[in-house]
Amino acid sequence: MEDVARLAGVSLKSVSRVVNREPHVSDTLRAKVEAAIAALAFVPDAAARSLAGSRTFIVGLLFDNPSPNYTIKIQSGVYRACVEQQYHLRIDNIASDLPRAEVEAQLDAIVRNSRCDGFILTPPLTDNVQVLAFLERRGVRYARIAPNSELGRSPCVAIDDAAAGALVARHLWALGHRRLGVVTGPPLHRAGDRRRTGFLAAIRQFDPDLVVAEADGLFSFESGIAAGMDLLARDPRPTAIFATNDDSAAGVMVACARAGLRVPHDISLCGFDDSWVAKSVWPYLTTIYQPIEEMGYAAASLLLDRGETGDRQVMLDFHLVERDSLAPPP
Amino acid sequence: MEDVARLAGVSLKSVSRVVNREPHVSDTLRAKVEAAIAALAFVPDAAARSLAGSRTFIVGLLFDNPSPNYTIKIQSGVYRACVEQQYHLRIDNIASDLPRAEVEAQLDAIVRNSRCDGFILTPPLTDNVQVLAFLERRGVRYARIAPNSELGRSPCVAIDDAAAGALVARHLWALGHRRLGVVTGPPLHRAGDRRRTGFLAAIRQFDPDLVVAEADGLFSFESGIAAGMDLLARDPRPTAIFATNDDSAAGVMVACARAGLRVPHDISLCGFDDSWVAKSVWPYLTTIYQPIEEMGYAAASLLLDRGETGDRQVMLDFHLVERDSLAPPP
DNA sequence: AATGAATCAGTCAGCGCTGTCAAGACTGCG
DNA sequence: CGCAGTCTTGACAGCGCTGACTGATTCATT
Repeated sequence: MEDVARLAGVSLKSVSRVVNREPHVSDTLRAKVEAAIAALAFVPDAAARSLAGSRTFIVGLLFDNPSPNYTIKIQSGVYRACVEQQYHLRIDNIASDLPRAEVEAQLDAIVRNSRCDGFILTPPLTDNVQVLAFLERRGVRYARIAPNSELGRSPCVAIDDAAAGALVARHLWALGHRRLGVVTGPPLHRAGDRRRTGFLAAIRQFDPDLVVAEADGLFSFESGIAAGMDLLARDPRPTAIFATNDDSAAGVMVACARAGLRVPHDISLCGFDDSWVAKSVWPYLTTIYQPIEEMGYAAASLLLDRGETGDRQVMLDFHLVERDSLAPPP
Repeated sequence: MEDVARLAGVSLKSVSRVVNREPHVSDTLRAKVEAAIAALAFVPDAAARSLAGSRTFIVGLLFDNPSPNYTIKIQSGVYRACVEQQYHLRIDNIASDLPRAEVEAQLDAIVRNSRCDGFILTPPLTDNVQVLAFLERRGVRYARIAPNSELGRSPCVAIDDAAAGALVARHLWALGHRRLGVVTGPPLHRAGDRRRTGFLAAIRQFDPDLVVAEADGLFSFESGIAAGMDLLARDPRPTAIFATNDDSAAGVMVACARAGLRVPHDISLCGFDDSWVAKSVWPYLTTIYQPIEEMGYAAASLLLDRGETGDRQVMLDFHLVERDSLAPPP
């Protein structure tokens, strides 16, 4: 930094001001310093910055029970935002299904050791009030991804799961399907439940008396097979099934194959997530795309643009990805 | 640290010595300091340590073109090793298929910005001589995962891909299969090729004249479908197919279904990796398990146990995971 | 025109550790 | 017993940056 200051003919502090985008810096000075920084390819030392200042330039990303596809996308979005803002990314797993004291012990270790400037919480941590309360008590900033309660409590990023469920309902209805099935998610997964209720509410608007068949799923491939077999055994058999995530949709597809039903000729199938599975099954799965990578990016931006104005709640767009698993009823 | 020193009745430097496991510290002093550290739950400040010392306590994990399943497992292994040794983990992606100068620019930015103590290289970076040369020129330590050339050049971790291919060959042969097919990997993926050649060599030992049908794959689901259709159209049709990774095996499974062939009744199928897809298809895929998470852990340990004796090359075990896609020929 | 407020730039201590150097306490050997 | 060599501990500077403060201008207001 000394070299930069000398080359620009200014004091160390002025270089620091420019690097940190502090106010009250004249344009000419800023230009001189920036030129010197570029000329010397100066990169500020993160360790020294965090030692001297109050920030650590680290953001923590907290997962529980990570599903590879989801995790990796969130991570890459958060990473992208961190690089832009010259932050480092630190990833931690915590098991939130333990007794209260143990969860707190894990959090305590992470908060103490990592000294992050803030954390990003992913489901199911994002709705864990115990975790939220702990972080607040410690005065640690955090942003949440896909929360389903107390949205005002912190910056958060989400999609409108209910609207997405309704979109699937409208699409299936428009194709002519009147015998419908839904594969639900795990009981505690609020987002999954909102997809389901959004779907059901939309159908009810079309025909208040129509009964939609439901089967329990756990968002896993195996549970999808079971739920699919369950649904296919109903009388009348559904002509279209909405599985509230892609993994269980892949399972339903297996159940169809075992029942001798061809997708989409004999039965239509819609997933949710547009995860990597959607293109690892045949036919390719029609599904709802949710911008997971973008959610990671938005959450990190929310966390890092501290002073900035703007929404503390960001709603991102979703859309239907039409592939090959939907057709009119036979 | 001052508090610890006061409580233990020693100097700051002595606490530092204990924390860093430096030699020439008496047992009594070490015990006193450790007790004080435990009593105060002291955690050394990474920023200060790296500012004062020569280490940064960060290890960098370099990916190119990440496949989620592989990436996440490597990452979790590396992460585990880092936590144990009080290191931080930093993850970076680099695109290695660009012109030489651009690859160097990316590397330069990463090395300069991150100031990592060392890097871990994953395929295909692990065999990129340009990357290796750059790191060496900069005097940066690195460990490689699953390299296929110049093993002695750096610490590395791998499995014996050829032996794994041979294991599949023996297994298929023992089941009675004599008409065999192989789906290859991308041309530049050396490990994939070693699986193939190991397989072919083992078959040649059983019957030097037997011709194994081969079809090009690219380790992707789609390429697996095409390769499967290709193989199934051969005359005579193979009774067993070895796909050199799980994704392409899942594709072959689709090709079988479209050809009206049931796995494993009509045709047997073996994958490689034991990735997450292996349990997202029906029937579940018999495949070779390779300890990917362990490889990450071992690579990080190799990198961090600097002075330690012991092998600079670690060969990890693999094994066949018998699930439901193999049976005797019809 | 006089006063206070805001803007701009600089000085300097010190963040929490580790590297260097030095001093004291031992050991073994002639 | 004395001396060189080794082991064990401590004092202190300084890593590269930022926060708090100070001083010099310029601007807005009465």
